[in-house]
Formats: sequence, structure tokens, C-alpha cells
Amino acid sequence: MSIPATATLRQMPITLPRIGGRKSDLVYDALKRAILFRQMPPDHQLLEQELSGTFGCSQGTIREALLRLDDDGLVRRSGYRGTRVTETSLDEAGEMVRIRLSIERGVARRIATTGLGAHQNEIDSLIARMAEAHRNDDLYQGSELDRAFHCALAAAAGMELLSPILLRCALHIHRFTLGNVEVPRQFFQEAGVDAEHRALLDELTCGDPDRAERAISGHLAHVLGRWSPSLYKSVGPVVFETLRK
Amino acid sequence: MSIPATATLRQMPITLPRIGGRKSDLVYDALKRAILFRQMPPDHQLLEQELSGTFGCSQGTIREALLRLDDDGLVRRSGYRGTRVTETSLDEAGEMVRIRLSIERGVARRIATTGLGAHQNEIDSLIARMAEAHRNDDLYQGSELDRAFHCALAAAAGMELLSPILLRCALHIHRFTLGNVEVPRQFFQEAGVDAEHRALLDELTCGDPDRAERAISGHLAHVLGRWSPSLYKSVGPVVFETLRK
DNA sequence: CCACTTATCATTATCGATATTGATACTAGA
DNA sequence: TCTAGTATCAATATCGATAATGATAAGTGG
Repeated sequence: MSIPATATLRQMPITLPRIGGRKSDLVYDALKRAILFRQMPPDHQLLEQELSGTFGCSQGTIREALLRLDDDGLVRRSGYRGTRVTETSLDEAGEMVRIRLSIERGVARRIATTGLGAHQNEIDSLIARMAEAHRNDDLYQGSELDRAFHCALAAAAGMELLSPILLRCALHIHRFTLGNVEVPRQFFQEAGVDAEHRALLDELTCGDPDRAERAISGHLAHVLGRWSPSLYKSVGPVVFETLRK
Repeated sequence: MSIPATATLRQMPITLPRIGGRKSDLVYDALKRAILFRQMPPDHQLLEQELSGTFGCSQGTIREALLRLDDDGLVRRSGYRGTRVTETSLDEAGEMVRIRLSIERGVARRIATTGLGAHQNEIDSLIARMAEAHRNDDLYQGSELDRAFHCALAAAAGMELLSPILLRCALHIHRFTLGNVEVPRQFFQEAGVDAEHRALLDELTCGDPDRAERAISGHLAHVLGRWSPSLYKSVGPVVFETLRK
């Protein structure tokens, strides 16, 4: 007796490209990856019909992916005049860092008092998957999961309307970081991302808002300083050190 | 000899529903309006095929509108399980106010030193159109233009990556405000929105960052206090009074 | 009675063809 | 030569039909 296809699919980890999933998701992911790693540079033009040939799907499916990239701010669609990869700059990335920091500070304080609630398992799972992605040297997957992790924290803090904003900021920060890699590849492996995130989670749930806030600020400062010293310097260390309240 | 259709269209003001424009825009606008004014309450389900019947267009066109509403956070699309109007709450609206205030403070300071640049005309035009919408008692158009106005300020300040975030916050604040109207209709007319915005613009371009920041904070406080005293109270007047730097 | 499969159904996702748009190069007349 | 109009073209926007999905109800063997 052969195992039905559905049963097989259910066992697959969600992180792999879902064989039976939405095609527009595959396209979205592939294009996003290409943009984040600057394989498609700013101002590069994307043609719906050309892409539909490349990916072997219809124009409508490509369009859906492009609409989502547009929402992310990774491409800009203008009227009937085509779709292009957006520009990115140190200044804008810096602003994104400040906003992200501000949001996450609030999230941390909130979590310190209310706990993770029903999101506990999801967050643990995200940390595990992140560690695995890092073991596999999959930078893209790692950054995806990192954003999902911080997004889940926001959701746990009951700030679901804010998570899209947080997600957007994190995405553009990652784009800046990945597009201008300043660190040698092996450095990525060295640090024990797994332990780092677990330690962060411990601090967040310790019950003391001030301590939780310092923990998240420190985490962001540490990661940013490691991945993009120039961006970290541009924002200024003092921003990460001052307490919210 | 009859005037060609294109020539006729070019003469029409952009604010009116563009006869020859994109159908998905019309659908998007109609649904957005219905959500903002609570004609479709939270958790209301939207069916692509049903809507395609209502609006007399294909499912794909509806889908595009729904995708945009999803990005706005006004509806939530989940897999193959349909599209529903999202919930809204005082807490979330309050957070949005704080983020918006923070962003706009930065915008104001920036404009004070750099001026409006090439956005001068666009901004003037937006104020004029806003005044006209208010004369016509068109709350929806007024709120659309108000968001566009503040968005243009952000663009003038060279913070184009931030404007989508600002736009989103403003949208949800307006949603909260319009969905829970606490003020009598005529109050809307009374205040001279035109003069108010022009005065704001004068302060912003006066050259003094502190003064510009106080002006934008005061503006936001004033408008919010007028439209939704409860939300204003929930955020707390002190937030609007403290200076950024 | 329970776990497990199968059928049904509401709903979204995809496709390929066709219509529409707006920019640009070209053309004819003053 | 200049300008208004026109043809062309590269793109997106729309359509209607069909496929794929996942939730739920109904059925089946133990």
C-alpha cells in the first residue's frame, strides 16, 4: 500500500519549498532572495511576461508575487510602466533601525509582564529552525526566520498590527546587511545564534521590563554591530543604550 | 468632429473616480470606504466571486483589490479560507498614534532645515483639494487626502521608505476615528481645515527644528482631540508635549 | 466507540488569451 | 522648423474558465 500524497506532504518541514504550495510563493521567494543578495541590483527592471517564461507559470501568478514585493518596498510598480527594484541607502536603513528598536523595546517590556502565552511553542520552534538554517549556511532562510522570530515576539506582546511594520523594517535592514556583506563567511557560523536567541528569550521572560528592554536593545546592537559595523556606527551606539522609560 | 475619449479624460480632476482608470482601483476604494465607515464590520467575510458579481468585473480584479487591502491591514487573507475584515482596538490605535507621532516629528525637523524642495507644488495642491473635499462634506476623500498630505511631507523630508509606514498608521487611526465618530457632523465644517494646514506648513518651513516639531505635534494633538477625544486621552496629552531632542 | 479514510463543498489559485495604457518615434501641415 | 496629431510598441490590466486546496461531514474497519 502506497502512502497517499497528502500524508507525505504533511510530514515535510514547512521551511522547504512546498512542493504542492502556491506557485506565487515560490516566485516571490526566488525574486526576494535575488533582490536581498543584490543578484538583481537596484533599478533592475522586472517584466511580468518574461518572468512568466522563466518560472514556467502565467503572468497572473508573477503579478501576485510582484504585488507582494511592492508591498515589501523591494520593488516599485508604476502604472503601465513596469516594475523595478528599489534603491536602498544607509540613511534609510538607519531610520529603519531606529523604528525597529523603538517597536521592539515596547514589545520587550510587554512580554516581560505578560509572558509569551500561546506563542511559546511557535517561538521555540522558530529558534530551532533558525539554528538549523545557520548550520546549513543558508543565510536567506536564516534572515527569513529571524524576521519571523521577532515578528512572533510582537504577536505574543499583542501588537499584531505593529508586526507588519516591524517586519518591513527588519526586511530592509537585512537587505542592507546582506547586500553589503562586510563580514567573512565563517564569522556567520562562529557565534552560536541558537544560544544567543535562547538567552535573549530568558531575559525577556524574566519579569523585569527594564531588564527585558536592555536585553532586546543589546541583542539588536550586537547583531547589527556584527553584520554591518558601518550601519551600526551610523545609527550610533548611544541610541541602543538609553532606556525607554 | 467629436473629441477623442482620451482628450476628455485628461481634463478630468484626478480626485474623481477615474472613468477610464483601473477597475481594481474602483473596487479597492469602494471596499476601503465601506470598511473605514464600518459598513462592513470587523470579521465580515468577503468572497471574491460574489464581489466580482457585485462590481461587474472578474475575480482576478477583485483579488488585486483584496491583496491591497490585505497589505493595508484592513482585511486578512488566509490561504484558501477566505478574506475577512480585521478587528480594530483602542490599544492598537494608540500604538499607531505614537509611531506616527515619532515619525512625523523627525519629518518636521528635517523639513525645517531642508525645506520642501520639489514637493512644494504637490503639497499646496493637496491642501487645496483637502479644503474642497471638506466643503463637499466628503469625509472619505478628506481622510484620503490628509494621509496623502502627511505622506508627501515625509517624501519631501527624503524619507520615502518611511512613508508607507506612516501611511499605514494614519490609515488605522482614521479607521478608528471614522468608525467611531464621536463628534457632530457640523463640527467637521467649522474649523477651517484649509487655514489650519497652511499655518502648519508655515511653521514647518520656518527654519527652526524645535518650532517645527512643536507645530506638528500640536497639529496631531489638536486633530486627534477633535475627532476622537477618547483615543487622544488614551495616548495621553503628555506624549504630544515632550520634545524629541 | 474511536481513529482513520474518503467524499463533498466552499473558496482561492492558476492559466492563456485579449484589451488597455502611456511613452516614443514618426508624419503632415502651417 | 515647429507643432499637433498618429502609428507603433512595450508593458500592464482584465477576463472567464478551470485546477487546486483545505475544512468539514460522512463513512468504514477495528
